[in-house]
Amino acid sequence: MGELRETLQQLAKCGLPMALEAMGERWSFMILRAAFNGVRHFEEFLSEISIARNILANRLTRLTESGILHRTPCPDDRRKVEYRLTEKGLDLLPTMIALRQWGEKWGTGVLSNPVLVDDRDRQPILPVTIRSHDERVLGYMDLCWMNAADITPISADTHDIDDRVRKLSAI
Amino acid sequence: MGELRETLQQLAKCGLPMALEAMGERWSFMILRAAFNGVRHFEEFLSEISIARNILANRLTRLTESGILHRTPCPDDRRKVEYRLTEKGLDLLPTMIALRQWGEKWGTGVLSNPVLVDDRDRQPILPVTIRSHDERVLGYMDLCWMNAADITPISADTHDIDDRVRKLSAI
DNA sequence: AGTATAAGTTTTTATTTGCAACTTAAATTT
DNA sequence: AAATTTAAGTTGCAAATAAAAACTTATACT
Repeated sequence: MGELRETLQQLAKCGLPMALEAMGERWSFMILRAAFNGVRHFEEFLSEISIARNILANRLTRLTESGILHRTPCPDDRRKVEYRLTEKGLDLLPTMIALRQWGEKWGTGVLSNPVLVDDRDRQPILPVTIRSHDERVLGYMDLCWMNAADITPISADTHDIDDRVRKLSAI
Repeated sequence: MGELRETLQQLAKCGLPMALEAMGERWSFMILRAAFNGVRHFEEFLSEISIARNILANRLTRLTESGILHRTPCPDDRRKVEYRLTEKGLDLLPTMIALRQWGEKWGTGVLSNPVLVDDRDRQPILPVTIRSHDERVLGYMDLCWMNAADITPISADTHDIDDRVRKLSAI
């Protein structure tokens, strides 16, 4: 049986508070979703999301400051400004999809249409899950905490890890 | 090249707003994290998180109302109340880990220690990713939207999908 | 030159947050 | 049995944040 409990001090130094500082404000995820859907300009965000002008301006500034969006004045039309997702911002996609899938699964009468599919074979993506180094799906009970120093480096059987995983950054 | 853009109406009926209604308030994710770490009682949440009493009371009520936590008066000590994650609440783990990993990856000087490992082989878990039906890791560009009705049901080569995936609910 | 558009800012009002003190009921100590 | 402590809240008030609407500035279009 897994034991997921951290000590009090351990709880303090976790990536979550930091993530919430950047993304925890109201509207941040809605703005992110719009950005993932190709929305790039102020007025476009405004019509896509039911948000007040001043709040949108404030959030775009904060998201830009925290490196999630990049703000560029448009060269062709100098009234316009382009907000684009940075690498850091794009890296929030798994989080966003996971949250969205949860909302679809547990929400009342969300029809889940259209469906997010793999462009290659047009099949729906899997639910976002937690996986072991050898890609087994893990549940809450399968997890525990360990001191990084005490971890035995992964043995020679690295061959069973697919190379599309290897290129991803470690946790 | 992937096209992730949804139409305006499609944007409206997505699981994200629903998810944010339940989890989008300040402190909700911190409370969830504490709950995942075994915190169960009011005063325990209070000492674990730097949150005001009234706000905590309010959030615990809201999380209970939205079915993420279950509130039970303790039979042994009738002053106490137990807050426990429901199945719906436990199902937020991938979202929370994804957000946390993002925070660890992009935060300044977050040491990532202790590390979340698979209880079975004590190896760190993989970064949470989006995957195709056949478990390939997908990026932003590999995704697109499709009408649920237009999806060709998955063919006979279901054998390559591991059974630990099959038991999971569809998106 | 006049009008429209884009991206904000400002002002005012409503809502939410945070702090500190208070309450109620049950358990524990003296 | 009375006094104290603990647990889980509630209440009242000040400060911060959000929302709505009007205003601003710079550019582009006609």
